[in-house]
Amino acid sequence: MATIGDVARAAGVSRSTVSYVLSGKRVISAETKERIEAAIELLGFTPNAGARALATSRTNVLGLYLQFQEDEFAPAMLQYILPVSTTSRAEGYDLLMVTDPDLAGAIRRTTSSHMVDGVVLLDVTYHDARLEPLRQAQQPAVLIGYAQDSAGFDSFDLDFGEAARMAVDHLAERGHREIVLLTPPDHVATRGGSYVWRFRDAAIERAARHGIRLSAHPGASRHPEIAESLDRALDALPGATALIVHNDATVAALPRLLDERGIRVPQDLSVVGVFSQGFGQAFSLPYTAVESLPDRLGELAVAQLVRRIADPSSAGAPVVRLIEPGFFDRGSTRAV
Amino acid sequence: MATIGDVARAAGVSRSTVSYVLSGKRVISAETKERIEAAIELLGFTPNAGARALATSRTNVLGLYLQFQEDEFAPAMLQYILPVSTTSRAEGYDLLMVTDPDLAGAIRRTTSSHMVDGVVLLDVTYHDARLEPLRQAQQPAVLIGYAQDSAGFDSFDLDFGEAARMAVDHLAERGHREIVLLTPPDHVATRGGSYVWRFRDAAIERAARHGIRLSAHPGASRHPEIAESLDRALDALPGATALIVHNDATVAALPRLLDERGIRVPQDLSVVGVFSQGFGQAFSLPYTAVESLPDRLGELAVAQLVRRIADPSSAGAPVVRLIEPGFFDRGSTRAV
DNA sequence: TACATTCATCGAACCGGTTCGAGGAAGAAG
DNA sequence: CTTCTTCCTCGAACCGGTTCGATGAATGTA
Repeated sequence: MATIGDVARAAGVSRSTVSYVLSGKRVISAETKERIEAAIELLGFTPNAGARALATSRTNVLGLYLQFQEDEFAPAMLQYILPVSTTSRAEGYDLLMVTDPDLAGAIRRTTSSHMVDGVVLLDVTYHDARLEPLRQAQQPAVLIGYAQDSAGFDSFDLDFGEAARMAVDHLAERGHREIVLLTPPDHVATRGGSYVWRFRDAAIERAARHGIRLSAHPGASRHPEIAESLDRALDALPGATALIVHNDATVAALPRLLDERGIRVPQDLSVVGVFSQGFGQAFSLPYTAVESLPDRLGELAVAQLVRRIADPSSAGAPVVRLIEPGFFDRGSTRAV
Repeated sequence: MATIGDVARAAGVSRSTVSYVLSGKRVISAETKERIEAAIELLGFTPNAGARALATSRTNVLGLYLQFQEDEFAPAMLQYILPVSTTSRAEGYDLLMVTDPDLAGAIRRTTSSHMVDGVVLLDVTYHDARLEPLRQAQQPAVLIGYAQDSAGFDSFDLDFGEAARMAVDHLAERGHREIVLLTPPDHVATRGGSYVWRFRDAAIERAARHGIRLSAHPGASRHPEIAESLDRALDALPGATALIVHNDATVAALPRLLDERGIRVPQDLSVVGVFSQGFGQAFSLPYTAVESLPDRLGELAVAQLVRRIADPSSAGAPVVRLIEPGFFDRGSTRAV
């Protein structure tokens, strides 16, 4: 494999001159530049990433850290991974994907060895044990999710409060007076998935303001518990005319569950989900939904991270940004 | 951030001595070793990955290259990514995940700049345009999938021929004489997804040997085409008593589709799928299935790749390994 | 006591880039 | 014809590790 020294020799110049042609940081005469570029082409030279990282203290690699929880609906995670990967590449970075069960340790290891220029942390919880090691890493980082104390990091998340209000308002406008809400499983909340209560509490409050009866129940993420939790929820409020589902695994299984129970949508029950356009498409979900916009979150997060890397000092105070959900009416709600 | 020089100074030794303590490649006296380890602890020293890569020509990073096709069922891809990530880490490697639309270019870029020690190529097609750049990269590489010419690489894939025979035999034993087979969409075959025809052809041949009538039809990956293709397939062989589904998107939607059509399993129709245990669990699929074992494929592939990296010269000729599918009887087939 | 081994550590070179200060050549100004 | 600039390129130092040969001290042997 050719080195910068080989190129320099072939072109009859010094190594530094080749380097300046590569970086454009100094003016090199047109003829010399041409000779060097020809040599590069001829030898198929590509700069060695390690050497470059050593010299510049930059790797052009971002770290994406995530965990797959046994009890979570894995397919939903992919929606977040892809846009992060795509945006990183578009910004000129490669992506180190880390799924170590000991994420805090992995963060320490990869940042302190200077493997990455910045960190994207996925699925952040309210009290997230990974934030402390991350703070010590002294590296630009961005969180996707919502933590109580995200000091020092930019964070991006969906505005789940607003999402809940949109869902409730939509049903309120159509005259629904009794609504069942299916939330993520309890252990997700226990773990600190703040979107659980942010959505739930906002829904309850908004319903109260409308004078609507709303009954919230934890759903499940596996069969047969999914079906059981749906039954429990629906039984708890027999007069309910609408169902809000804020639970990936449940909403993915919902068409079949409702079919089995002979419940037609929207004649017997209006349904509003919370999921992305891509998720809805992959699972062919026929439900009106508040959109969770994972693509947009990923893009915003990476773009902001790259900005921080380019300009570590200034660029202003850390941002906590809750993005406005979308809304996709698929006609699964009716007026009552 | 502390360097090896800082550690050496703190411990009152030379840099090389610290390095030898780190690598264990030479004997260092117990007391010196202790002093050095204390200094490392004290300073929180971690070796710089770039410097190490430069000195050793090893990065301890593997590259995972994959593409997300618009027309594919994305959730299925995750099953392959995870075990690769997990196994890599277990073997001491981090994972660079590359999803660049121009994968061949990305392979060239990342390998020629020595960012990775080895390459895992996912979802390999029969005539795969990424193999040529990969060959030129002169790097240890492993393919997951099946290519016509995989010379120079180890490849691992499910034995889809055997999978088909297992499915057909299972139904034959139960007396089925007319079977419908739903395959992946045509464009997957066109792209070179050899598993399409390897499964289909083996199924047809095996059915013929049993004197069974088997009618194969391409399925789809999106609604409403999924439903239409199912209808077409079932209509084509009205006397069919069994259905083999070799199509992720279709099998994920199948419970609902069959419900809608009032088809009970297994009373009205026996069903055999082709999917992994994890996939079945995520989507709560109640079907007996030939198991596609993505975990095992990922593990085997990475383990073999790591072996090649450790011992690039010998270790024998490239392997093409088709692994034996599993079988999981969920009781969705009955005797006729 | 002299000499050969073994043990533990050191110093220097090297990996392949980047960057800074210096300096020669050519052209402009006096 | 000097002297001062400007333009372009070079050489050396540096980034932070690894590795090899050398060396001095301690131990064993004659």
